[in-house]
Amino acid sequence: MNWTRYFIPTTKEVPADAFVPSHQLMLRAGLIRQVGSGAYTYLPLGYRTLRKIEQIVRDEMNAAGAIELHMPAMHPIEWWEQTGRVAAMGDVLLRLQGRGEDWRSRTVLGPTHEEVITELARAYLVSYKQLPINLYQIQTKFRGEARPKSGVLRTREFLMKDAYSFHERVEGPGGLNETYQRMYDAYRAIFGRCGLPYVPVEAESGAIGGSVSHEFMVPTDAGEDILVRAADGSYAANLERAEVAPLPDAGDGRHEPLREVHTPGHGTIEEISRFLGCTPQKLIKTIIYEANGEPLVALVRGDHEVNEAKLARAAGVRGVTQASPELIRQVTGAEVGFAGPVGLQARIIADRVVTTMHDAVTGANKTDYHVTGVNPGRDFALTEVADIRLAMEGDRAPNGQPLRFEKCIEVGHVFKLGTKYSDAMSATYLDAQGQAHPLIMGCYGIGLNRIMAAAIEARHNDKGICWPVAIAPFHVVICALDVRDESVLATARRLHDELEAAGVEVLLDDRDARPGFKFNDADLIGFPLRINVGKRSLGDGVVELAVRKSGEVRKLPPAETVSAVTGLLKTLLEQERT
RNA sequence: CGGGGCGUGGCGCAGUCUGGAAGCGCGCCUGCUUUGGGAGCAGGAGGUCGCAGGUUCAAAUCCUGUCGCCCCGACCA
Repeated sequence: MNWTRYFIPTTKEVPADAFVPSHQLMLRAGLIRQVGSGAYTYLPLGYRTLRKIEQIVRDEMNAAGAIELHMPAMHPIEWWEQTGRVAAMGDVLLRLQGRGEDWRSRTVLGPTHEEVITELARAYLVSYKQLPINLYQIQTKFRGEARPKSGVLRTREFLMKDAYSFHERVEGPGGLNETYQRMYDAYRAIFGRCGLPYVPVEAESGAIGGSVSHEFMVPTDAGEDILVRAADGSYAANLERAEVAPLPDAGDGRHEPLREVHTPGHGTIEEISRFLGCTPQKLIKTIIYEANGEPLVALVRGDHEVNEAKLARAAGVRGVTQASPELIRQVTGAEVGFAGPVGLQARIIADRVVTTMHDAVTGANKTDYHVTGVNPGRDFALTEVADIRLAMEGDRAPNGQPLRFEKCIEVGHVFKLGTKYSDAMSATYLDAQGQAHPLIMGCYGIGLNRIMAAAIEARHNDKGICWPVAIAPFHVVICALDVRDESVLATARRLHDELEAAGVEVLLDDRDARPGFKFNDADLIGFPLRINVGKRSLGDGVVELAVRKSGEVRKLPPAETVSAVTGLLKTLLEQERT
């Protein structure tokens, strides 16, 4: 391919709207162009990379025994009503607008495909003899994201590989656990081939439902999630999920009597600790939530934060929301800021750390008053105790290893769904005894656009992108340094043709431009290898072969170039696998 | 949805406060020179200043409304 016949709109200047490196570089390198908020055109170079990622995903899914199909983006809303997700997804679920009961009004754009695949299963997966089976697609998803951001990292339209498996059982041969593990391993292979420094972590399953899930994270500052992992790699989890080792008993109490103190207008942890001259660690933070229409009170140490996902799990509810000021006043009989567990008539779940506190300070359930000398167990019952707080700097993993915190991008997620969707949509199969049972399901997603952005985030420098060979738009760029010089152009063209014949993806930069200009574009786009053909080196009978990632440059005769390139590409491909 | 910022040639920006001929840089086109890390000179094309009302002799600039985009937060299968 000749550069002048291709379509590569690179720019020197950094677009003002782009902040994260992958977004800036994708725009500058001419990989994407924004169409609207959260919607991007993939330009030819960017689309080549996206297709390569797609092919890697497809290869590994097929190798893992999954079967490809293709579902539509338009779904009948009835199916979403059956699973209750019209309400659960809210504005994220995009709907077509029509007049009255026009078909458009009954159509949604799929943000994911559990409903469509479950309906398919209900229709066709009727016998245990057909199980297990794992079906997948690579397809465009639509989501009404409130705030798309960071280039292609969070968009309203994106390419996803979603797979759904169906089983008779969880354990044993053909069970959900077996396929889940196969998908987990396939994901390792996929992200490995893409050269991503990925970390599999325990995750919350969120509104998709199900019990167990793992996410595949790529650490980078551009990410929105927090990865919590042990220094030695023995533990890794999403912050939403991360468990912490219990803290030792502070042992600093003398079991003072309860005393009510006047704390006018001091309702926050910071104000109270300053007013009373104590550390936030001496306070018991009392937060009122609402779950299933009932108040739910969470207690954590003053310097800790409630992890709402953990709280919901400990409470055995689907989710919790912070209580309204009215509800707080109703439960505590006081203004917001003066809640405490002593004498409180509500369901209370205490964080484990609370059981180690002595002579603590809490709200008095009376406006402008707190109580000191609070001793859990003595002054209020510890009926429910659980790990309900967010992990924080200084915490240790359950196995005792110190924890580190990093921002990261989620590139894949695997779930054990169980029978959530098959129950809701009555998708059953008949066992050998002719008994009907709901299908047991798993689902497995990968964000292809995110792989592309994450790869750039993880592999770039001040000059531009450093593509891994496996997903580079072209393997090699040949820079003809003076296209008006006949021997230069002839040599460059010959090398181009020979490389192409050898199966190498090669782009010939045949623009009539100065060398520095071409080098900068080549570095910006990040071709793994660059061949320089110029008068100067050609005079010595050689061309130069430069490696983008290392900056290493070899001089070699044109006749040896093809074998050097194919050898180098093979080596890089192996080295870059993570 | 709350807070903040921004809409001016393809891209990056100035001009808006204080109304009075739409500018600069990059890129693009033509010609000549130049060719190993974003070349030089000369000439040239390209913008109803997001949109709609209003005020005014006169609006990119002031007022009202509206749409869009970005950032922070909330939310996030």
